[in-house]
Amino acid sequence: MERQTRQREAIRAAIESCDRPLSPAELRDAARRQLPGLGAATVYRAIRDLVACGWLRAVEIPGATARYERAGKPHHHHFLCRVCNALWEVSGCLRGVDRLAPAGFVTEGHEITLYGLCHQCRGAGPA
Amino acid sequence: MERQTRQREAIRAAIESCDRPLSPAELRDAARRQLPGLGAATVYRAIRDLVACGWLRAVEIPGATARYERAGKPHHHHFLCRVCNALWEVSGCLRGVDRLAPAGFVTEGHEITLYGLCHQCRGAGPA
DNA sequence: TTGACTTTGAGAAACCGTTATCGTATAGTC
DNA sequence: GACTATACGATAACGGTTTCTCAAAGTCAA
Repeated sequence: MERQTRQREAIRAAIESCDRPLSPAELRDAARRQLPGLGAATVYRAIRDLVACGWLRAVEIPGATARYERAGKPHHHHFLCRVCNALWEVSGCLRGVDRLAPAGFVTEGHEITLYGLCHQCRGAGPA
Repeated sequence: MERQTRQREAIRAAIESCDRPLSPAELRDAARRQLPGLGAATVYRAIRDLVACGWLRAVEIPGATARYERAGKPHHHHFLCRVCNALWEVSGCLRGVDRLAPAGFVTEGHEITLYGLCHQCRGAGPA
């Protein structure tokens, strides 16, 4: 991650202009709108480097490949739409989450993922 | 899932005798203690059929392959140990989880996954 | 017990997201 | 503008999980 290239600019721009975490494929598609020939390997290399330098953060979700969002946001969680598979940001958390763990366990973190229909798929989505 | 076989009995017994959700590999190893020659394909076939008939439930967790547990348990969540990778059951939930969703979203369910050290790895685990 | 049909086990193959390879293009420096 | 190291794109390879294939074994009703 040393040189400025059109590819990396397009990738960073795609992340910054999107309000939700993107999968590698979504990120590639988004960046391609600005730079059509963008290769998949380039996206993965950029993700690796941007995560390594602390600019990007991986969001792991159940049963799906990781999404990526800007690092440094305040603590929050996510909503996965079962129709369009987009992951949305959910602000806030709940008190006492870490205290659910059984006695004797050491909790170091937690993830809360909500499932359902996003605002876009709510009307159109099948049952 | 029509015939009774030693293989399927061993698989069901392994699930019932274990107090936490098992991955396909864990399930195969557990069932092999009762039936050493058990094949991997047989385990996957049994999982597929047991899920289809409602006896077994898939537990999806972030960044790892699914685990399986008996269906029909009361609502609960899970704790993933970062050392031994075992998934443990966490009883209870928190009020208001589903209300975290943004306005306009339809929440159909949620997952809460805690991370850290299980009671077994707490003492021995590295930092 | 027989015989039709199902299930098994072993290995091959598919799958899918990700990473490595390698020749070409390009950014940054002089 | 020329040079050199870095980054790119296309494609092959990877790794782990899951599914398929098929001959052999097993189940169960008659």
